[in-house]
Amino acid sequence: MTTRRRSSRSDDTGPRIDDVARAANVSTATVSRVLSAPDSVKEEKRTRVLEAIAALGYTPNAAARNLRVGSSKMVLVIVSHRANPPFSAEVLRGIETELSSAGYAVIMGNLHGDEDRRRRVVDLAYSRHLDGIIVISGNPQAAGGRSIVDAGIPVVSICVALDDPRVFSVLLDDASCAATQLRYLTDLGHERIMYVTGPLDNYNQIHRSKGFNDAAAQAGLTADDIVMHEGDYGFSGGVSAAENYFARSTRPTGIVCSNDEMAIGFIKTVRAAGVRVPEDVSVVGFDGIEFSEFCEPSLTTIQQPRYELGATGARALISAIGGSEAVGRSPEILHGCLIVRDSTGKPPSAFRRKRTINP
Amino acid sequence: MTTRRRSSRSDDTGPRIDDVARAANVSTATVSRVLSAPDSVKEEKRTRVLEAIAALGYTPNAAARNLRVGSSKMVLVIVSHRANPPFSAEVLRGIETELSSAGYAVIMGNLHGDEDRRRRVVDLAYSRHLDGIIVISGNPQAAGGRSIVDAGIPVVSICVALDDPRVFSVLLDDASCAATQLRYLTDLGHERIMYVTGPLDNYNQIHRSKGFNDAAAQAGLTADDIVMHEGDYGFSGGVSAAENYFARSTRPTGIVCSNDEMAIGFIKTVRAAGVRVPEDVSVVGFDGIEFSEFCEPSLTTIQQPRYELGATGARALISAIGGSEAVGRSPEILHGCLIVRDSTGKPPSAFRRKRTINP
DNA sequence: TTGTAAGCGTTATCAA
DNA sequence: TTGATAACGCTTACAA
Repeated sequence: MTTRRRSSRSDDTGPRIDDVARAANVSTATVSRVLSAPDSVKEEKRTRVLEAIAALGYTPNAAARNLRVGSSKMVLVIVSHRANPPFSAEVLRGIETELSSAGYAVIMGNLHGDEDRRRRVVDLAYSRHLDGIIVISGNPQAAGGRSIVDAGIPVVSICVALDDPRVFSVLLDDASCAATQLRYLTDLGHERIMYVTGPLDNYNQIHRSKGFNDAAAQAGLTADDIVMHEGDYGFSGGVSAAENYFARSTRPTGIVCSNDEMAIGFIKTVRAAGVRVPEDVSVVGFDGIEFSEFCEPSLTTIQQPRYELGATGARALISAIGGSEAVGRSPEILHGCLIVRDSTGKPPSAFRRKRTINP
Repeated sequence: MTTRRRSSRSDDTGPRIDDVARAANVSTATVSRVLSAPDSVKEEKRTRVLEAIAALGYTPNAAARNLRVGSSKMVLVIVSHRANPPFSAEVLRGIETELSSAGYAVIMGNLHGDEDRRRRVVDLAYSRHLDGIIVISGNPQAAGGRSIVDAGIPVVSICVALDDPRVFSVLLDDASCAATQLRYLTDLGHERIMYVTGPLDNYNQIHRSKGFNDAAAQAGLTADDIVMHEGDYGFSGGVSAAENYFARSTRPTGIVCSNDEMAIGFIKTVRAAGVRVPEDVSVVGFDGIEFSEFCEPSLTTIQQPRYELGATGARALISAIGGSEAVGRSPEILHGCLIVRDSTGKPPSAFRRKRTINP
């Protein structure tokens, strides 16, 4: 049987390499070389080929090339649902910028959603369609009994250290940032602190909690001085923290939050009840999202190097794809820094004025 | 010449379809059928094949399949830099959800950046590697003399109506939303209005300006009653609008903003100077981003159906890819609605109290 | 420097 | 219901 081959005129699939070859009166190999190693083709033929390419509007069929070459210049980026958009968008921008200037395209993947969709993401990794994977603040659970790290392509994890030695991790110094948050308040004189955390099983939270607790001990704070409140990294976590705050007979004067959304949710809620920030209570956030500067009052917070987190991860992946073994030692740790704004101040004096609602 | 074919043991490229066929003692055609049309294979062989697939951990090579089948189950999503993350992230979520449940993967593309990167995005469209394209609030300029809409695959535009009849557009009723913004203020009694716009050549802004102007005329406002301020859709646009506000000898009492960021930037700035919102000045936003609810005061704004904008676009694309001509008439228009919160109120009475800074 | 031709791993056609 | 086999469009030995 012979499937009829399309003649010189291209049908709906566009021109192929041999259309170009025929038009330029060279072989397909030469056309291919013009595209991949122009210098290996004599000037004259090269311009002829280039003209033919332009005239026909030829673009190589990516599937055919991938099949032949065994790589696709595609990277899968998996964003965990734990990563809030104001945070992850900036990380993604770093990734995308770095990757696209190296000629890679980015495929978006979620690992939440139903089993079916999760499996499809894992299939993607195993389908030889990908050159590498970046995971943002998530631990990629296996789906369908297979894990993404076993797919045989480089994996980089941002914000979370995966225990697998094959994955390169780019981390933030969670513990020392959390310690900085607390220490800033204790240095101001605060002695009763509420710690508004994310989910306690969250990777980052575990490390931040440790940093917080160590710093608290070092500052001489006891368990009685500290209220723990587990939030959800959303505004509502801050709202429930505010309710917790109001329920206390002796209220904390300093609030350490594990991200900015919760800090803002807290502030909004207590202010609505007449509590002044920072006169009555000081609040420190974590992340340094854009809004931390424009909320009321502007938020003292830990500025994460969000863009750099993404860009660094992308660069690590690129060199891992390139096969360079000397990628650097794996946990590459970036540093956050405290930005002092208007949501923090000295604690109210011992003779606290009771404020009533409404000015 | 004969390239040595790998023997039964798979090397680093993973098992292929004929490894499975051999293990299950069937032909490759049967394995392929088990995957694409399971019912056409006898029960017994099918289970044998399935077992072999599981045992070997086989995943079809996507490049080979794409080459053969001529489609890739991939969609390119281009996000214009005009689309702020708080807005676009939600649109993207709608797209991603809809697309991934239909089995499509999403490739991220920017059409800003240098010519080189832009061209790579366009190449992607022409490389037969894509089944369709979605553009979010951007007009895809041609790169390298070729436009994305000529690539021969379906294109959907969200938030912007492209003039090309081949592209399906999902729009917001910009004009009537802007009219609603203004009318809400005039109904409250405001008579001097400042309109803080995005860049005036922006597609959405053009329509919003028209809606605003029509509504202003209808409300009997004259040019003297209106201050136009061109912003940039960022916080700084709101900040500069505030400077403009302060520079006026007679200040407007109502501010209509073309997005929430500018509204929040404006509020933050004027409040810092002691102006009260809404007692001294009312502010209306546009978009309904998450933060509009948690800023101070919470923002009266137009809630855009961000998720639905994305989901609707994705569904339209999917049916266009499926080749159904009856996709529906092209400009599909979704509606925003006004959410009244705390940033708006009646204008200050004619005997305006001059307020000084600091309580 | 150029051309010839053998695959890359699927799917789909045809024949059995 | 199954199996043999020809493409899909490209890259790259190898030969010239």
